[in-house]
Amino acid sequence: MQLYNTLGQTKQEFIPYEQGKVKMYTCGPTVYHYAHIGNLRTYIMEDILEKQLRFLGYDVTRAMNITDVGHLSSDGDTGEDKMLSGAKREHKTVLEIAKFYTDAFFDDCKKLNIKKPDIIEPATGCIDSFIEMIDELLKKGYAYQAGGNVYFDTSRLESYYVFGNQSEEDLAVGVRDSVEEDGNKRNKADFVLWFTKSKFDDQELKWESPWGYGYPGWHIECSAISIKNLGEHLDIHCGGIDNAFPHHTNEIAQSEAYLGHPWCKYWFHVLHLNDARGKMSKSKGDFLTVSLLEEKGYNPLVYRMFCLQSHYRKPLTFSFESLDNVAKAYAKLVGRISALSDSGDIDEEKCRPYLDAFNEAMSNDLNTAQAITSLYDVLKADLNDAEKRYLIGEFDKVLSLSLLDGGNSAQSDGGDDAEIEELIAKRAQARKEKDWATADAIRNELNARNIVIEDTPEGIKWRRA
RNA sequence: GGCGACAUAGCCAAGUGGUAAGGCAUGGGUCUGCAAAACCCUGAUUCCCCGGUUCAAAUCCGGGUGUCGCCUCCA
Repeated sequence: MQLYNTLGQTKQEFIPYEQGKVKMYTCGPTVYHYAHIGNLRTYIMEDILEKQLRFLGYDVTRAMNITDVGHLSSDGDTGEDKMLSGAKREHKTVLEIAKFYTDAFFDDCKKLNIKKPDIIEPATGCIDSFIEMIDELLKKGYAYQAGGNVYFDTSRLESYYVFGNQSEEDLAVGVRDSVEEDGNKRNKADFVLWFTKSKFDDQELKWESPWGYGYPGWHIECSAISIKNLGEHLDIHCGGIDNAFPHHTNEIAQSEAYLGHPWCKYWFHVLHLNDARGKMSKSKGDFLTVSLLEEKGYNPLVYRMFCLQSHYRKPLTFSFESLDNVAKAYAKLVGRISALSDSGDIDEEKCRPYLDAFNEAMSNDLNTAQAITSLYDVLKADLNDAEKRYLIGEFDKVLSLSLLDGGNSAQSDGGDDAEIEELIAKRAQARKEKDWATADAIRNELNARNIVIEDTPEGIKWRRA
């Protein structure tokens, strides 16, 4: 399988450290608010990556952190912890907020058919691991204490800017207005491993450490949780592109300094979802969530398909026009598939070229748009219904669009079957009497309840939209 | 200012040197009391621009332009 690796910025053949096994790590959500659909794009594409690896027969172990502490909104003296500001906003404790939004996150994932990672670790449960790692970094001389905090010393590294050709001179500290330079740092690129001096009024969560009562920096959590759960050699590390620098750069710095050898071979970054104003972002105030899409009448899987029609390394612009396009395409696709019967014997030889085409697309750096085309090719192919269902079922192990069970679309059931049948019978009677007004009124009512009526030569059929 | 990604029809998008996939929309048709659904037909002399290499370029090279992201809050 070919995968684009941000480390090296090329497509590379994926070869795991241990044959047949894949250790995969995902930067999880900061649970201070709902995830917006841009956040979820990344998780959808990571889910596709995991499922494709499993489809190819790899034994995948995937871990993800839940950031429930220490995620600063700013590096300067202003700003506050995101968790804390979320808690203040809703008059709850930090841990209540974390619990609520963690549940909400996995709820959204479920609706989008995103599989839960095998291992999920909240940062607050791993403080000992962070302390152990920081302690080791201090002993090895990769970290120093200053102004009450512990910092990582980036000047000790041979190369720090691993994802590109930046240099420290080019680093513009304080590009954003709210960021001020931290005078305790020896080098511009240094970053905090442990805070003992809270810059914030009431930092709620603090722990004892050899350096004083405090809390961990943001970057240490991913390194420690990954190493603790997946060992010293990681195969794939995933995240949104905005995390490449500095978050992932810092992870590499501290992990390799700690381990004394190379750590993660492949870095998988998903590009952003934009809207007309640019990157979708929580700090802009309003943002789209899965629940909001549902309220507007969209099946969440339509959004999943929206993401799959594009490539993960391309910026994707969201608009309701595009989403409507996909909603129609999805409804048609699911409709065509549910019309397939179960009849026929499956000839695997005949099916193989279609499976190969799908695999070829997916193995080419997850070409999901091409994979969806292979779905349409199956529907048009000279195969019997059982073979088509079989192939679509195989594809859907990766795509996860619930193609064989009608898209899970029973959002509103429109009333019980007997009542619907009765209305349809009334309409049929009216049609027989050429009372078109009554017939159309009944049809309109049923349509409004998401019941679709089809007048076919074989009689009247109906289904829930 | 530095670093990086992207640019193909109304929209989404494939394509990695051999003469522009697929989907949605549009228009036309079959069907229908009219619809809906379904099915059939229908689109780019051209791939952001300008040069170059080549028998051959959307694809390679050079130079521009535009959009987006990152540069210590973000997926």
